[in-house]
Amino acid sequence: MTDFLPPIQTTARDDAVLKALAGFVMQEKLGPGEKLPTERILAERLKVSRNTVREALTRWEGLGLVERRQGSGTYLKAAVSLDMLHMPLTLAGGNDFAGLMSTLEIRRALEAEAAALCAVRAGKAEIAEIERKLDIMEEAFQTRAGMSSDEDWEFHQAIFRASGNPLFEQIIAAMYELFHRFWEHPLGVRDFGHASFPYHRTIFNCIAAHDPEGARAEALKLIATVEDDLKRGAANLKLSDRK
Amino acid sequence: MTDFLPPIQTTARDDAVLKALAGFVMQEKLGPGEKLPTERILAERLKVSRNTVREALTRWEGLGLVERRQGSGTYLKAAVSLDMLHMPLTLAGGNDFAGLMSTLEIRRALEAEAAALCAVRAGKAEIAEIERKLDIMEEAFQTRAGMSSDEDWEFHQAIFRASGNPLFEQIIAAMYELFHRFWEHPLGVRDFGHASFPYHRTIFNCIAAHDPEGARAEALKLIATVEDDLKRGAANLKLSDRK
DNA sequence: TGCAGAAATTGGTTGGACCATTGAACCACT
DNA sequence: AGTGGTTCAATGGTCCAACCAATTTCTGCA
Repeated sequence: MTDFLPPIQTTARDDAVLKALAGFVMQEKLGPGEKLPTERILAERLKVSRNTVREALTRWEGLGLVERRQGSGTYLKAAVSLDMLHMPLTLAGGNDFAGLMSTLEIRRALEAEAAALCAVRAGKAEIAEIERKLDIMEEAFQTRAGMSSDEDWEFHQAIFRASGNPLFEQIIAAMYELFHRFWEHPLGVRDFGHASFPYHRTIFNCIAAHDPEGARAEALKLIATVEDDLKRGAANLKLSDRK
Repeated sequence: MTDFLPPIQTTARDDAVLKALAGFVMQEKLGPGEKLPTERILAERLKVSRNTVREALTRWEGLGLVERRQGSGTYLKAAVSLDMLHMPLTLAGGNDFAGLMSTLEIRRALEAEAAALCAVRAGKAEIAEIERKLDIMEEAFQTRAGMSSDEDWEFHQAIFRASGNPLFEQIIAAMYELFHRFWEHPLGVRDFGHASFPYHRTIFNCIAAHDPEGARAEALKLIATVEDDLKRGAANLKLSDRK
């Protein structure tokens, strides 16, 4: 007895709309930044109500695939294809010390692995790009006395991108906001991140030398210094809370 | 000259609806599985159109926070709070060999770190729970001649849960579907996963002995065997493609 | 009491209308 | 030429009222 009967598909209007739209995007080879048809046109072409089109687009908007600008149109924000897989993560309450430590543990896991992979796989072009970001970051660090979080971030992004695995960049990009909530309010530690500065170049050196285990070790050291800074900040905060 | 003028915030109806709804859920202490008010009631109470309520709920549904059942109602699927952070990941084309290898690299990074953290933090209760899952899995493995993917999964989940960091479980749970697409069609390798079987107990032993580096090493070995199986499968597939 | 059918409830869809924002075209003035 | 203002069409955002489809609840008959 075959007990696997696929669930019957009665009505899944907006899903169908999304599938059709994804097909359209692929066929027209639309990339990020390009404008897709207006809601009214989509509704007419797909023979559904404009409201249904809107619900479908709302889903894509929530997934960050699309951006809607009133009065202007709807624009692609990322590459879409028919066989996309969505993994929406929602994590609650990252506003406290424990929450930030949690994200740092994730970052330690990913950053170490990505640095190692990068050391194995990065080609000449990728290494040059990483070094460029590193130079920019060091320049900013000197000029602005340690405030180089944006440039710092771009350096790490370049490593993730060169790891040859798009998932690293995606996951870490999704957590960017979470990290940066704190970067802005570094728990009272004024020189937050200073200690981690030198490791950026040591990581790069290992990558350029194609030394995966070295890169992994240096990445771990970097995260460890950030953790220390954080703990120090939390201790300060506790003291000042107590007044 | 200050060249940073933040864009002004005019109207954001559906966002406001979600915020209000999140507040309501918190106030009423609604948990997963519980039913929330009708769309019509929400529309009336919030003084917005039912359409707007629907757009807001559609976003939550897309994020997996809520489930809508026609004729029945809308039900919470996860805990929601006001300070949630959403990180929708969408990855394209996970249907090929490269896509699965990508997910395995993520899994290697997270699984190793989680096992190590677990070895440090797991208490008696957590260790007992993990051993229970391990026993179930080994039982299933003996009985069903190697088909124990569900039980296998629960074992790993238990480790993630005992790592003391909820993010591990969330990320890996989000990738569950991706992993299991292949578990079902293991590229023609009939004994897929057999080689990894013994490492489950060695991982557990290290955790129970509070040996983080040992647990990390065993976890890495486990992933390595899965990677080998996968490569073997890909090779087979290539051969059979060629007929 | 048990159960089939009616009725109410609830999410899903439709079509039409109007509002708010945007951007382009046009125009007047300098 | 360029600056600023006006008009106007296009587009997303919101609203309304009705109906459809699935589900749940109620009702009344056997």
